[in-house]
Amino acid sequence: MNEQIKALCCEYDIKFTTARFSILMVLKKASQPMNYEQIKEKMDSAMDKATFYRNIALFEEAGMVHKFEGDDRKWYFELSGKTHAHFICEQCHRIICMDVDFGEVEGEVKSIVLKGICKACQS
Amino acid sequence: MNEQIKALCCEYDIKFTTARFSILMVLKKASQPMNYEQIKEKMDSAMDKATFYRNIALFEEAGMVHKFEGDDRKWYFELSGKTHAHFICEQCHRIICMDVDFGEVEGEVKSIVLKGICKACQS
DNA sequence: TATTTTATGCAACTTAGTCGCAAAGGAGAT
DNA sequence: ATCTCCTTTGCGACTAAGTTGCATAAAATA
Repeated sequence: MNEQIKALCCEYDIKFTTARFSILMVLKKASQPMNYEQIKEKMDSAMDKATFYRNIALFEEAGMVHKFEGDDRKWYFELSGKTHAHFICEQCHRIICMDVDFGEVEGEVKSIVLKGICKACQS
Repeated sequence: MNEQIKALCCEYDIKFTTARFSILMVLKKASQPMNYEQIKEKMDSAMDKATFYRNIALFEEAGMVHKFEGDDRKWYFELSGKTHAHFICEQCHRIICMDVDFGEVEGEVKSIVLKGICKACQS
């Protein structure tokens, strides 16, 4: 895992540091987009908010990480991969990843967020 | 116009007040989703933040108004209509309304926000 | 008109995220 | 190894959109 993360940093031309390692470690293990608090909880060692956000901004600029805003006004982060949509339920606040395609549209799409009421909450 | 807005309130079972009239007047004239500041500027008389947000929340619950978050962490509001997507350019921050369809998906979709770089900024 | 309910305005508050700055850590030169 | 320079980290103060409590004003009801 350690090596994979180093490789990831290398690929995106980002210097490897312990703080960055901690963040990427959590994101790599994650099966869902996560916000700062959630990531912090999963980290082995504490990390300052400022450090976290600065590094996340770096990852994002490099295109390594992708973010979007949840229903709770918090940023959610995930490692970049195949572009997919996130459905956010306004009732249970769950985030559901889903594949979606609507041909080519206005420019380059980086994030797709749908909000509404999920199937589970509807019934 | 006055009558149209009264009718709108009536339709959604919302009591007609001057504050509500001011907000709806601006939204009805708008050709774009607008945030609190923008709406406030366009209003004839001043209105308190709290009053604005409370009424907007009311409209939203009733399904009369629809909101989403822009690239600047501000809420943007518009009168409900045909469900459409908003493309937000991360560079010029413009909001572009667009029709989009991707069949039926997870539950009931209320808002669709795409982020990325618009055509104008790409070239 | 009196009473109750609802809407408004003000001010204080909340909180995710940001910024300035000083200290710690690392890479390269001597 | 030590010195220097540059980057990264952590702390604390700050920002600002939106929220909440409470007192007043307006409207509905009796």
